[in-house]
Amino acid sequence: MSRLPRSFFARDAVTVARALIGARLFVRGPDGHPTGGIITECEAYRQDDTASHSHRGLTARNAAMFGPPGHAYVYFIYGMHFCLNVVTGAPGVGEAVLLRALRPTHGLAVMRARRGNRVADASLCDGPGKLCQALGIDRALNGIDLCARAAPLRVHAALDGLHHTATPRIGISGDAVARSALWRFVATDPAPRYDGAR
DNA sequence: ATGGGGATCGTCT
DNA sequence: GACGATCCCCATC
Repeated sequence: MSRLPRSFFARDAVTVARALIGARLFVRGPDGHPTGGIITECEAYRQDDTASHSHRGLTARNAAMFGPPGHAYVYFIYGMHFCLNVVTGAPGVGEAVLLRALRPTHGLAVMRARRGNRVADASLCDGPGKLCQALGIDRALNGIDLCARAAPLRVHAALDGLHHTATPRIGISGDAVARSALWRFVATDPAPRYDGAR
């Protein structure tokens, strides 16, 4: 039940991303329905990282990335999807961790209803856009403080013993350093289906 | 199992 | 005016 403190997020994005594997994300949706799951895949985006939205400096869209750690950065992409990040590091730096996949544990029926009843349970949250759709996350949550008392978004401490691997990040553009950096973290235990390509 | 294309629009050049 | 930290469907192998 231990909510992660702001100090957890006030470290570099790679360290936070690695530590978030196995952590539990809980969301109270706009309709009031609670959902949640175990974080099984995430990616770090850093200062001076040509793949990061923060790379070209502060804009209206990425402002939350330059705010205090422990806040959400939610952005709209491809005209139809949302992606959820947690801001890390220090205010003004511009680092975040993109949450890419969960193993659903709470509110499965609500997730199915939001995602379409055809989708398999294993596919409810196995992608950054799917995760937001299943959890009811949209731009209304951009900038909110995950450490605030009554936050609709909360992250709790990681379960022990969940192993992970590091790989290059998915779908990015940027220089050779950005493309080769092993800043995507994927849980490998005990669910092999989450460890591979998609 | 793998690959290509369409949907759809906010953001930045 | 181009393109994106994506997803889904359909075609083909």
